[in-house]
Amino acid sequence: MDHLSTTLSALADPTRRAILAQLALGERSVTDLAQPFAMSLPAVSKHLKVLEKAKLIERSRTAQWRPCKLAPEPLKEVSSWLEQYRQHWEERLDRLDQYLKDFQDKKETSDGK
Amino acid sequence: MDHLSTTLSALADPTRRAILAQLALGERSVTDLAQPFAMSLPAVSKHLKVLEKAKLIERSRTAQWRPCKLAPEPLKEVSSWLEQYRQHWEERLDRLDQYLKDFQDKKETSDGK
DNA sequence: GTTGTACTTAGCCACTTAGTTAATTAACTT
DNA sequence: AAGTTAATTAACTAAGTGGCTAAGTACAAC
Repeated sequence: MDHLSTTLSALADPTRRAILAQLALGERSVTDLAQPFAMSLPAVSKHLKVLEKAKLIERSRTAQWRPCKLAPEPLKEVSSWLEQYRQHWEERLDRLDQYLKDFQDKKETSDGK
Repeated sequence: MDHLSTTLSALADPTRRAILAQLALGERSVTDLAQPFAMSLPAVSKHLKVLEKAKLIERSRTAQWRPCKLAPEPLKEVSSWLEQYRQHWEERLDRLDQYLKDFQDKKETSDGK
């Protein structure tokens, strides 16, 4: 699977996005991260593995803790990919306006107004 | 499934992103869209259904054609969601610089340089 | 060295996904 | 009405996902 697909499918899960939101505030242990969720620890551990494979988090090791931190690089790549569409959502109404104006102009020309 | 998850999982497939890239150039029929892919027409049809459910495309009807057009609103929502992390990728090196600078300052203070 | 804490791995299950081919619907063409 | 083109639906399959419990690993602390 390509990098962008891996990133986007990692982000497509609300639990994983909530984990990233916690990590945006700073490093957290697995137990800390799991605490808000009505879900077993192994389930959270799996989500972390998905995020790690997507390089959205980095993990270190301090005694028996495996603290996680946010790794924002892939988010930057998503943002770059999105840029090519920015004009489509920003200029949409402008272009509709233009289209309608053109249409009206043609109509008025053809029926000799 | 929440809206953002639906959008992101629709975008997580390279075929579907390639379809959107084609639609960025203008409306296209299903056959047109399918042409670049080594994949059956029903497979493409399924991808289009996923994109439609995510509201990333809109479909109309002209004779036996069902032309698709890009609907960029959900992309805007992804972009908005990403914004909260922008500082994490933009200021990352800045913050590393700052950290190293602070560290160096402390060291120089403590060993009386 | 035994007990406790933090976490991962293994094995299982229900459900979803991405693809296939074959059949069907819908509209145009002759 | 018969045939052609455009696209979807149906039925199936293989592989992936997200959850669980139970067992295992790694380190700390007593």
